[in-house]
Amino acid sequence: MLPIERIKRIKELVQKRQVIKISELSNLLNVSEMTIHRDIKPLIDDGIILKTFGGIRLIENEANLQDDNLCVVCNRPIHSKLSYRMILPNNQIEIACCGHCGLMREQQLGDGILQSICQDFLKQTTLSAKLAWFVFDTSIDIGCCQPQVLTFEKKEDSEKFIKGFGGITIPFDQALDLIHNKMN
Amino acid sequence: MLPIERIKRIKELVQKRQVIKISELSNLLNVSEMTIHRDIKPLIDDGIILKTFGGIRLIENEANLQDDNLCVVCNRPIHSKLSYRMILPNNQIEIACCGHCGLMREQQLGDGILQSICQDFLKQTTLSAKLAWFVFDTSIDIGCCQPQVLTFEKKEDSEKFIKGFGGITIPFDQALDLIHNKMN
DNA sequence: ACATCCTGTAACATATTATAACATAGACAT
DNA sequence: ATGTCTATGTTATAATATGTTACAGGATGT
Repeated sequence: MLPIERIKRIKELVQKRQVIKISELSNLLNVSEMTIHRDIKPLIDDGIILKTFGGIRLIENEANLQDDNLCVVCNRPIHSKLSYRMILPNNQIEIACCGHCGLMREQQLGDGILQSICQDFLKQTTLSAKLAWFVFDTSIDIGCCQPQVLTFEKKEDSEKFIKGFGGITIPFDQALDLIHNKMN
Repeated sequence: MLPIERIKRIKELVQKRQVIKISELSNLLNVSEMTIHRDIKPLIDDGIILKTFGGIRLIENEANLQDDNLCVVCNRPIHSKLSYRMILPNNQIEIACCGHCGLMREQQLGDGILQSICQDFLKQTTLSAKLAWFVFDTSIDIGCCQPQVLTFEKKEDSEKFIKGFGGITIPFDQALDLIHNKMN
């Protein structure tokens, strides 16, 4: 692998994970830790990442922290409770108002999204959309986009939820397919 | 885990719980208590947390508060999602962080409250507490005060909720009694 | 007040990571 | 072939992190 490719992959990895260890990068990329140190030096100098003892950390820029944005799909105001955030390769972040719009945008961009973040509907904990459980067709109306999509951290919680409110719970890949079918 | 990640998690944990023991942090993060002591030193120096014997406590400064108010009962930041507002005769408004603290304050003030307003746990609609349905003893943990109290607009929704997550749903008067019993 | 248990801190030992200096291998031009 | 440049690895040493131990001091019950 060329040095330039390796540096690109380091950038992608740290953007995906926020923090990553030098030793892990060394293992993943099959080069010595010394080489990783030399690779990340320009990234540190350019202010893309920060060095910490044992690893590197992504620098968060202020643009990522804005709440007063509009949904990138339906253009409605974002309710932080339901928001669905997508991290793109150019370090930009797109925000959708809810799981519905998030999945729509996932479809449009495909692999162009490095990571997606949503929140547990009940606990508001942050979680990776790829690992979330998506609940469709429940009887409750939260007043956002239709067909409604709720996201849960744990399958167990989502199942408890549909026990009372009806609907189905499915993982990310199936949710992508389902939203596509329902919208066409 | 990198030191920087650990320190970040300590911050998150203390922000969620207000107080936390050193020994618990040591267990949760799989490092010795000495390491926790060393981790929290910069947090103490920065005025983010306070040291207490055996643990640490969050300092509520402006930066920590999304909403500019603190719970009138437990003094924690208000999450608008769970908030419980009480209107007093002198036209003042008191805000509690959740149904739990709201009911505690109702007990203290009794008829001194003109009207109380809470929100539906799922839909975030505003409703009068006197007409709300209070759910106790559910399996889900929303990370606010214990014993946990969730408020619903419709009895039907609260029943659907406990179908999955367990617990009981009761009207205002019974909730007042129950919180009194549970706290004594 | 006393005994006992828990917590805080300093000092030291050990483990992990950073950095510089040097060594090696391959590409390429002369 | 020889020299030069670049990328990479290796080694030694310094810096940092972490755990252990011992002891001091606070907390608690009798």
